[in-house]
Amino acid sequence: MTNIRKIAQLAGVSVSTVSRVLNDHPYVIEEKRQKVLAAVKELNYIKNANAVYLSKGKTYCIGVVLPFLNLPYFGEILEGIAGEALKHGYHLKIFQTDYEKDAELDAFHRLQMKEVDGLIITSRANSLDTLHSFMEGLNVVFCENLHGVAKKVFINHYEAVRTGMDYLHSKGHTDIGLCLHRTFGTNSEERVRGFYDAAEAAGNEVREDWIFNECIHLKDGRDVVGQWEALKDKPSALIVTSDQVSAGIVSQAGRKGIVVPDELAILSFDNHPISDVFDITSFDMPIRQLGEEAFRLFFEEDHLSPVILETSLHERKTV
Amino acid sequence: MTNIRKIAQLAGVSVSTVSRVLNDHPYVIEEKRQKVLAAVKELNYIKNANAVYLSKGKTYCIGVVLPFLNLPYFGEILEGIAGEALKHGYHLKIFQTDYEKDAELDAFHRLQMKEVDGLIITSRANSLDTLHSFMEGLNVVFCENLHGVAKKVFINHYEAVRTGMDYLHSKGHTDIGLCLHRTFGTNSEERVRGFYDAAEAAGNEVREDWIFNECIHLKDGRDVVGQWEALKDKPSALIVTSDQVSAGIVSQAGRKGIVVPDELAILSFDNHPISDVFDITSFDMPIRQLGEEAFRLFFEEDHLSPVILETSLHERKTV
DNA sequence: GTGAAAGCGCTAACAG
DNA sequence: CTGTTAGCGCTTTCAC
Repeated sequence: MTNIRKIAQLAGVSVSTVSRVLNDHPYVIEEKRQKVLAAVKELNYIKNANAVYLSKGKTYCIGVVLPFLNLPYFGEILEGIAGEALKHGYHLKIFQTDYEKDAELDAFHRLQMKEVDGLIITSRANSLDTLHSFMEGLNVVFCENLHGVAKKVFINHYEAVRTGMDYLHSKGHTDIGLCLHRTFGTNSEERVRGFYDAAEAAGNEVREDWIFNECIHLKDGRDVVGQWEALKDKPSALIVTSDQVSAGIVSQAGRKGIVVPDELAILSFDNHPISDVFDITSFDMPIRQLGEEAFRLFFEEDHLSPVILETSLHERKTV
Repeated sequence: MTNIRKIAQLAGVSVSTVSRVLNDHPYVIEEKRQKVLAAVKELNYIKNANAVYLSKGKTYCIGVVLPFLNLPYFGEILEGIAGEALKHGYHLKIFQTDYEKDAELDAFHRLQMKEVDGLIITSRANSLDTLHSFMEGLNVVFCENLHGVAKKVFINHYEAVRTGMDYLHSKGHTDIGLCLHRTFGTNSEERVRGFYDAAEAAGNEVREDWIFNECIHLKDGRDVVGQWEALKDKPSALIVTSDQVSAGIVSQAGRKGIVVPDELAILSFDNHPISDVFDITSFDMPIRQLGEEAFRLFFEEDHLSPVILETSLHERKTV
């Protein structure tokens, strides 16, 4: 392995001068600089990143914690983070958790070990209590409105659902159901809260069996239609927190001869391209921006005010 | 910063004993082991990953080069790689390229700097000639059938397209078009070759203006329909190399009143859940497996025989 | 402007 | 079983 010392030797200078040249520091006379450069070329020298990181105590790498990699939502967040990271010379390390608590804790451990300079938690499996002891003094950004956390960016899900409910009310719906990714996590809780608050404000009943959980993939939408059909009392509208699931619902409804929106209205979230294809009325979620802001929160060390992102409704044909 | 030396001091042993305990090496008397563990606990010691990596000359991290993060294809590959990597204690570093040559070269440079132990190239922007000089003696896996490359895993696109063409021929189609992601890259070239070979074998004409390029996203399918309509002589069937694009085509055809498959048949690739939703006849592509095999090629140092993955046709209703 | 030298924190060969 | 010691390769302070 050819190292900085060999370069110094061949160039007839000290290692510190080599280091200076390599890092574009000033105060190196042109003649020596050229000698160093020549030696680098001759010995085919390439600097060792780990040595740099150890010495600097920094890795210019940020860890991203996410449950799945094959979901558009997380793909889009990643794009946002990666784009912003690139601008600042940072790379991304992926910690896929499948919502396994241990896998998530591993990511925090890696942060403690200085394997990454920070962590962006896009979605979480452990309780905040558990995580707190792992993140003292460390740079961790959460993508949810978590109390007692300094760095956070989130979409205003509460407001979105309330707005959505009002929109459905205005269309004459009183019996409204909800399809959720999951119930754990602030984002989901906020949606549920908005759902209940809006129903109460409008004086409408909320039924537990109108809340569908674990709706994640396209095929889950299909299953929802089955469950909806089996209901004795059916909601006339569904708020669905993912366009993938909505697309599954709409397509399955089509097969079953269920008329959307007359028999079942769908109000969706994401405004992913697929909602356009299926003409699904959907809230635009600035997911990419969520990723970008998350990186900024990490990067600007003293950026401690939460970032709140708003949604906007795209009316199409399912309500 | 509390380091291994401090632990040794507090525990009254040498650093090597501490190291042994920390790495579960045998030959440490239980009493000392306990003392070390106690000291670790007391000082809240956490080992520094970069120091380990520098010392070992290994990072247990593999780099994945990909153009986009928000495409199902790459999400699925990532899942495959990540799943397999996890089993062997490896992490993933992402190098998103947007097909920018320099961004791709940066990944190779990081490999040279020992920032990652290897690289999986899921899709490539630079010529192999360019890359060759960056990968001597390094562990690089390609996801395409590249000549002069040892480690490679790929789907048999040539065979898939030929099979698909024969299938379309058997359904009476002679005028067949092709929708590609892009023309650069072995995978695309193989598909084009299969396309031409099959047409020639069947004695059918191939027209340049029946080949649509840059078809990547859902919306691109929509545009293809527009271009198809504008054609004086229209193909009666299209082979489309992405379910996303096919979904766009099918949905847009529906809006325009173009009857699928009677007026336009669609034979797609991926067998992604979306093809099920749209009843699209599609070749199942073992993409996740592609990722898994890619990691294995990396991991098994002397695993030098190429891995070829086959596709299988899922008949639905668009042909 | 430049170099010596002291880290950064851990691993592992070697001697005992 | 255990300790000494020499790295791994780079950065950075400090003195000249």
